Amino acid sequence: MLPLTVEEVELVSSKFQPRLYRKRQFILQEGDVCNVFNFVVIGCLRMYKIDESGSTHIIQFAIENWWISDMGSFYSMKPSEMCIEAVEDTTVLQIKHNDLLELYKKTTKLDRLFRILVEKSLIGMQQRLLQNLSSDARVRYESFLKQYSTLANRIPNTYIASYLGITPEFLSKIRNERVNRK
Amino acid sequence: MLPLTVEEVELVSSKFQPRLYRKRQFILQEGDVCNVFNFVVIGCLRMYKIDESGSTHIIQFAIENWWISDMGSFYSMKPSEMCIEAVEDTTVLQIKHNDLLELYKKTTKLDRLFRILVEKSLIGMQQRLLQNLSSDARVRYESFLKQYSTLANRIPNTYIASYLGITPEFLSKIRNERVNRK
DNA sequence: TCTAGATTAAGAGTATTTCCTAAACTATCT
DNA sequence: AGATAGTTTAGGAAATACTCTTAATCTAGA
Repeated sequence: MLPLTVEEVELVSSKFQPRLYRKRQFILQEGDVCNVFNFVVIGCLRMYKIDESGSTHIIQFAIENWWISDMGSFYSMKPSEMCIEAVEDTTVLQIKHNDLLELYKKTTKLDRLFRILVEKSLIGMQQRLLQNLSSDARVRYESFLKQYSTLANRIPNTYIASYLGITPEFLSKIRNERVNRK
Repeated sequence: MLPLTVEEVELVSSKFQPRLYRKRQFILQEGDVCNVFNFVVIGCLRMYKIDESGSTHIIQFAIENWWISDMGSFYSMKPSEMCIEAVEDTTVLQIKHNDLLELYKKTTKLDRLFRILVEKSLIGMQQRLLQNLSSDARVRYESFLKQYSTLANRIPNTYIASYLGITPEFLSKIRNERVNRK
């Protein structure tokens, strides 16, 4: 969630391991500990949870220059309830939990970098929560289009529906209404 | 959101200004810039937004040892869309935006402290979002009771309803059902 | 003690959303 | 190139979760 400057990308690149995930490969599976922090170089990931009734809920997409990990699992080292999956072929830079703790000890910059990064994530998450509390699916879809304008045409609508918390059929209705309105 | 150790509380106390807010006083009003970061020593605050249709949505309560501020406004120095208000007489420790930036320059500890603090906030916020995406009001109320067990009897039900995103009348129905079920 | 706000109650109503079925389209795999 | 599986659109019926309204009771603050 933090667009890095060129210098920062270089610092990060030197410490982090690059890795390619093919479409539909898992970066994290439910039940595993999330022991890496991921920075998306190119591509797109989605983080989601499958609830008791079997429906999936996408918490977050991560596209170019965004960070993603299940922070709950990453810091507690407990098994995650989430999955992180490649929506497209995706190149990430990864750092292992222990290595990150090492870096924290060595360089102030990283502590600061990650503080700012997490702050921005939190701000975004708060906005999203507010949206969900106060708006119906139509309004939420409009905001999604604004926030993820580049993404809307790259991913299946089923994912967007799952992000918005509605069925794909209902999203289709909303889209239809939108077109007719204009 | 970060329970501090005794030493950390002392460090923080020496740098932060204490301030008492009486019940219903505002720490932050809509339209003002959120230029302090607040740590609740005793009492309870609520942060909320009033939407276009006039209903209020409580994003977060902050009780003893929790942190609260509108981070979006705090870091951008732009006017906030939120209010932060004392639910009870509340003592907070406050640090001004500039002073915090100063501290960040001087002590690594604070950078780290706030990184961890914000991480925990983010984890909590994510859980809440997940709740809202996947559960109806009944389930959300049960989780509220678990997470804020000490709070449930301290604050009016209207606030709880506003936190859950439902009308007070409907919360009353849920409560009634609960009692009859047992 | 008075008043305003909070809570409970109960019934009718609504709207958002799901569910189901089905057809058309798209992408992927062999 | 053809088969297969997944995606999107469509439409109508149905459910459910929740609101709105009214009203009576209770509670806390001035």
